[in-house]
Amino acid sequence: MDTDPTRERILDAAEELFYARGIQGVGMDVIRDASGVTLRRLYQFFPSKGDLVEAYLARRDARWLDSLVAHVETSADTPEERIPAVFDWLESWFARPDYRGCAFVNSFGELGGTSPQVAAAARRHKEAFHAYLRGLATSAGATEDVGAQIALLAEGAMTTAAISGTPSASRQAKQAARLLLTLDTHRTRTPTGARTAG
Amino acid sequence: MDTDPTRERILDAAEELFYARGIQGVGMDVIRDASGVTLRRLYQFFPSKGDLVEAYLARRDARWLDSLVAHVETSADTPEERIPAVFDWLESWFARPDYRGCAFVNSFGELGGTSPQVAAAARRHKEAFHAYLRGLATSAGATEDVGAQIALLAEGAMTTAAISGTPSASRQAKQAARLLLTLDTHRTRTPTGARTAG
DNA sequence: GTTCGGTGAGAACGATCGTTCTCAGCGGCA
DNA sequence: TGCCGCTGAGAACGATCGTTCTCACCGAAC
Repeated sequence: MDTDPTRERILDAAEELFYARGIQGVGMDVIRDASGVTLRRLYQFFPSKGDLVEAYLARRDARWLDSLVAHVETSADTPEERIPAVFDWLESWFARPDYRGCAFVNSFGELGGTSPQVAAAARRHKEAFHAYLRGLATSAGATEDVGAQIALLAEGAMTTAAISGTPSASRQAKQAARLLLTLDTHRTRTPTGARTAG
Repeated sequence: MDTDPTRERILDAAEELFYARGIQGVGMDVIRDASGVTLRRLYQFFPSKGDLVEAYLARRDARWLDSLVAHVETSADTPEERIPAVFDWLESWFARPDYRGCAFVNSFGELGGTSPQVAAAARRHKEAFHAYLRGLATSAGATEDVGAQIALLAEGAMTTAAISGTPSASRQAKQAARLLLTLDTHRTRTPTGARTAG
């Protein structure tokens, strides 16, 4: 089985602490205290802190994307509503009191320069997220480029909401995304000349 | 005088190292070796590592914004050209081999959860950058909201370029920004109904 | 010439942290 | 009963790191 309960308890504690205080700001003894798992068993599941960090990022990657996709699929009935639904999901995330930005951006900023594993995990996560948005864009009738632009809006909203401490960036990003999407979706019907490439 | 040469040498070494490896990934002895300044004199200028970090962020904030403004003012002749010029400047930054994202986003991700000083420095820097973009937008005839949306594109481009390792995000962001800007600038002349609020 | 404040070089100190070891206890099993 | 493997609790080890101290040295002031 893939989900040993003690392993999950360790990862639960590690995720909360790493996300809140940064990876280097959390010692293994703190994870021991928070999880209630003894240091010996902790090292049985994760032979080094680096392994625990990789598992933390892997699980968060899967859960984060799954949660986003689940929200989009249950709350949006038409392809045109899916991208706005992404920003609604982001907004509810930003409003959480413990929100502190994207865990992968934070990990990359902290360790991406020295740990190829962390840098690769961030790259994979972002590539999956952006590919999902590009797919939503094309399924709504827009180009992949518009999907990439909407991904930039989502990324910017995540960091801006984190640093500013307010969730308002999601509304601005949602408005801009909707505009880019509808303009591109209708580009064959209403050629205004506004979408010339730079 | 504000620019003691040894102080600058210390900050030069600290900036390069902190940016490349993260703040906690660089010990004071490494900064001593890189700057050629002895540990004793280092602590005379900066009584603690926290003070050095604050000075690093303060100087980078000022220089970064000054460099951006200088590029925009010298390369753009009309208000409409200023926001595209911002993304040209970003692109040349992204193309540098040592590019590793925004130093303030990285510092916030690493220490924002435990250091109020670092969190406040990141907030001030981002607020100044976004206010500058909002000013560019309004001086080009658009609304402040469009300026805020363009700021999100710029933020997203910074992190995407860093994590993906390619500078292509700046082109996508520039295209989207130009579109948002021209649409909003011409909104009184060409009312298409596309800019209804979400 | 002597004193004195400041210097460079580096050792040293104290705390933290990742990791491993010790040791007593306990359940399973012949 | 006696052995064995695993456990929890925590001490211990070794490395790193921020910070301070030692000590010999030098230039300037009297």
